[in-house]
Amino acid sequence: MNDQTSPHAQALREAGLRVTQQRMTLLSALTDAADHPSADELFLRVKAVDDSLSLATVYRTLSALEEAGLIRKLSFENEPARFEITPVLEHDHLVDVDSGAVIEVTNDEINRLRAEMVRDMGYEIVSQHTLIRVRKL
Amino acid sequence: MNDQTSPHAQALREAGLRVTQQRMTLLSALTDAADHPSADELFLRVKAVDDSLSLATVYRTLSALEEAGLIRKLSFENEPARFEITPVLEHDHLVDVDSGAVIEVTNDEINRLRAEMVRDMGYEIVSQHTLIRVRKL
DNA sequence: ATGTAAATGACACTCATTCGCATCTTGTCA
DNA sequence: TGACAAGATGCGAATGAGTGTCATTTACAT
Repeated sequence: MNDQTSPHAQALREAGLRVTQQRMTLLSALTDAADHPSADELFLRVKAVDDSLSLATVYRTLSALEEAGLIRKLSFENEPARFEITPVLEHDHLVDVDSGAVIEVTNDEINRLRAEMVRDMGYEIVSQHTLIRVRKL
Repeated sequence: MNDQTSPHAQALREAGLRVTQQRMTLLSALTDAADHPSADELFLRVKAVDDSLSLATVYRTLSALEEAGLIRKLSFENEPARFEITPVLEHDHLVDVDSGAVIEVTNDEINRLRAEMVRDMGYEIVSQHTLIRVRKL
């Protein structure tokens, strides 16, 4: 499987985006990430692969990928935005205020109730995110 | 009722904060606000009352008030933080992506499920906020 | 009324993110 | 396959929200 037929390349094309080395590198870095990296962290990881890749391109690419729905931008409080590959299963995030750890949580019942509530109000959900700041009991 | 016995002054004192003219002005501005103003918007409104009040003080006061739990800071995506008087009833926000309108929503069932889920995971909620970007059907 | 710790105003500064523009690439079509 | 136009990139400057510094002022305990 070469670059042109890889899932990432296909995803980019389907989104109407050109397949560039930089975008492939970024997508790989995000796919490989077990955490939720910020643009800056991503820049560092990506530089290890392609030293010439610029921070501006990281930002531009992240915006493009987000617009295309391939990735999701998470706005946490008082810190730079973080990113993740668009999850198959809708999930929210707990942030441990003491350790800073981010925990993904899924609750189908809540998702169902939320979708229902929004529909009853005459809207459709474009995107959603719940951020719960927590402390260990 | 003078400044010293007003509810705002009492709230400040209970929070261990000094009662200053600036803080009183800010609290009034936020109480009177029907919307969710940003620091900058608040600065403009507050300047109309006290022209000498500085933007730095607006930020510092908002931080202090938030820490004291008197107000809540809302982190929307791609825009400056917004603030509201801490609501008696926990609520989330829908943002109409087309009009930009912010709609407050309360769903006791969701709040209950969420609190339960977090507790089951061994945490307590420090704060929480759900942001749902929506479009009219 | 006075002393002192806290709050304020002014403004310099940081840091995340975006812009402008010259250069390089991709995808397309002859 | 080669050339072209639209789009993407790199670089560095610019922007904008929010914070730090410090001299001055103010709240409030005594």
